[in-house]
Amino acid sequence: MSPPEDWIRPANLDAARAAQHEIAVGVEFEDRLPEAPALVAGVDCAGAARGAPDRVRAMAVLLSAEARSRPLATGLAEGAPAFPYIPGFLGFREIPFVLEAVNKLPARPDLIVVDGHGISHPRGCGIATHLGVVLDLPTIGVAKSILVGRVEGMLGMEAGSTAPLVWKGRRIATALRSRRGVQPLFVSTGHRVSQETAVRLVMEWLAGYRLPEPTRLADRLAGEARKAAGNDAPALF
DNA sequence: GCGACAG
DNA sequence: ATCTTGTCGC
Repeated sequence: MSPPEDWIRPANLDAARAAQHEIAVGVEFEDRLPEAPALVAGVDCAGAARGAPDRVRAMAVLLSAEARSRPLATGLAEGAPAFPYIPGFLGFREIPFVLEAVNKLPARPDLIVVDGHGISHPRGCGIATHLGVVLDLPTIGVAKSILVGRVEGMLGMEAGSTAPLVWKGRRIATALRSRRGVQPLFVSTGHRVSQETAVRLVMEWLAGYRLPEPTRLADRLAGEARKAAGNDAPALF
């Protein structure tokens, strides 16, 4: 069953806001995925270089638990976004392309790690949650900065340190110091993955870098694809 | 009204 | 997100 058109391409901001409220109702906060996901995908988007027309390039990478750093496959999708970037509405800008990229993968992953927030969002519908509900697949949100809320308590400097991200008295994500000294990651439930499991899986898929492999590779490959497509800053003439 | 504000 | 060389620290 395909989701409502407004969940993907709403005509305006009001319709988009209404869609987020609807999507948030369908979120599953409990685990409904393999304890040890064998196929994990990572998705991220890159924009066009400054000066170039507004474009979005989505990259989806498929990894296996055994060969975590060697993508089994990748899926690429690109185009002109129908939505501008508005904090709180990122999904409507990137998801059309992310869906296309994920559909190009040869298999349905057991889990998708998304660059951005899950439920740690004003309406509980960040891009990771949005994507998870639309695809009905387990997703985890891994953001590099906060959208809403504040870290409660002290976050240790050591790798593995965590502290809750709280908003309106609710714990919405976990600040995670993935490497000692680096800025923390904000890990949240996307869909069908509990907060605790989300943090556990992100840590398990870390490979010495700040970002977990699925997202790190998607980010890197999206950037390389941009260059390869000559979508960089135009020559001086 | 003012400030904050994923990518 | 993107613009960008060198530089500081483990």
